[in-house]
Amino acid sequence: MLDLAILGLLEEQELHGYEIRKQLREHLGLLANVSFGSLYPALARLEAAGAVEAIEASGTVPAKSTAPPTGSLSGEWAVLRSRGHSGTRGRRSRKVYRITDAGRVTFTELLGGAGRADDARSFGLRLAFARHLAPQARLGLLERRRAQLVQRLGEVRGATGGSALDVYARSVVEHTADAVADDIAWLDRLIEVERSAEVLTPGVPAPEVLTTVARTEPTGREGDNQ
Amino acid sequence: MLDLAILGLLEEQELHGYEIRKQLREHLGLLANVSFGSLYPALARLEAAGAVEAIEASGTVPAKSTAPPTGSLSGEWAVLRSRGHSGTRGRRSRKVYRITDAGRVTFTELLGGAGRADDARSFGLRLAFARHLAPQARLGLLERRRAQLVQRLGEVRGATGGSALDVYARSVVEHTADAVADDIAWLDRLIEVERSAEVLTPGVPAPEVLTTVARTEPTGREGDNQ
DNA sequence: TCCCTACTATATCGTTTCGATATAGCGGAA
DNA sequence: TTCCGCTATATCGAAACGATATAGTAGGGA
Repeated sequence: MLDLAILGLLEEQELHGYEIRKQLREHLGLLANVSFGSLYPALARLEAAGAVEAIEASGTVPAKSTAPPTGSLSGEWAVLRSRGHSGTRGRRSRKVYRITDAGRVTFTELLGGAGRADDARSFGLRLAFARHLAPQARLGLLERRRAQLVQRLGEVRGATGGSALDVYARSVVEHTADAVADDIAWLDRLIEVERSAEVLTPGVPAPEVLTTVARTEPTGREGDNQ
Repeated sequence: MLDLAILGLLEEQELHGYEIRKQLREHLGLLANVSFGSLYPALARLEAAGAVEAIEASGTVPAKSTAPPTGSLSGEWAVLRSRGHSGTRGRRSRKVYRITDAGRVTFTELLGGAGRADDARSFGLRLAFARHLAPQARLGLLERRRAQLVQRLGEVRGATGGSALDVYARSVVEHTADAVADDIAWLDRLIEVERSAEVLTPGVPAPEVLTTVARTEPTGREGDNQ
């Protein structure tokens, strides 16, 4: 989930952890407010998996070979400090990450349903990076999400109908249901736009892009755990 | 978070794990779709903390003293099976939980802001159980949530304004922002209702209910991690 | 009769995420 | 000159998730 977000950002530019978090807050603000307690472990995980690689400072620094991890780091820091860097001054040693070819493969897999979890965050993230998907995969993503929301809305509206909830609980349920209905209407608009676009440019698959999407396999019977 | 949901349900009736999950799915459906992987550990945690206690079967069964945990359980099961139980037949051994006095205290604390986390789920849960709060505490809950959403909306709308997002990312951000705006409007309606009710019955604190709410203490500067 | 599926029910495992906290450098204000 | 606020990374324990195992009962069909 976080992996997708990180790889998606690194696909466009090299970034360090702090900056990744800032961009996520700005771009996807309310959707993904990631904490450092998830971010740094995620970066370490991706680096260990070979999906990203760390480069010393911003820009292309000679890499200093493999510097001793402990000991006097002040030497390296001095180098970083002395170097003229773009934008604001006064920062601390940072690790800038770059996506690898393997990372791009992983990103594509995650975008196309490989990574489990179909909550709102996950979908929002996938849609935010939907430009990397082929038109048909994009459409599939939207339609699967729509079907899912319709089903869940039906369950809730059905189950809640007769029960005796007090004002507050009822208000929460109804407002949540309304919000889901709004989501569906939004998806409908997006789907329509996608279909129009598809009619205009039929059978022209974009290069370097996912053409198929992993279907939600029928085992497990919907959102049920276990 | 889950603790609050569990205690809130047990406040009304004795339940076993499976049933708790069903009720959460039905009542707060889209809000809290809890998995067993969180539920059972949470129940165990609450039991260890003395907030809930397990009673053998549904109704009040003699408890069989402390039966040997391993070995032939078929004896106990036979007892359970032979017993006429309300509703559907054909179930398996179950652990029915009851809230304790300590649990009620914990519940009240959690309702009144003690448990951190002010995400949508947490707030929705608190509001769903808001009948257990005193009018002024309820109003405080709504107003704090409102202030929070207004601030976050401002941040996102501000930051996103100039940046160059593609259609998809932009759509996600805008739709999310709209949803938050809807939330705020909803809160406004609720707040108005609360205020009207308060005018009608001024200075009449409900008994057995929270009269104050723990304020979000000023350390930590809003949603920021670390 | 027997098997197979579906449902009720609890438990555990590994992974991810979260929130809190520690550490550290730097610039500017008091 | 000291303190505050910002940038920046890291780690820890707790909580939640998704998957999976286990176990019993009921009902349907071959």
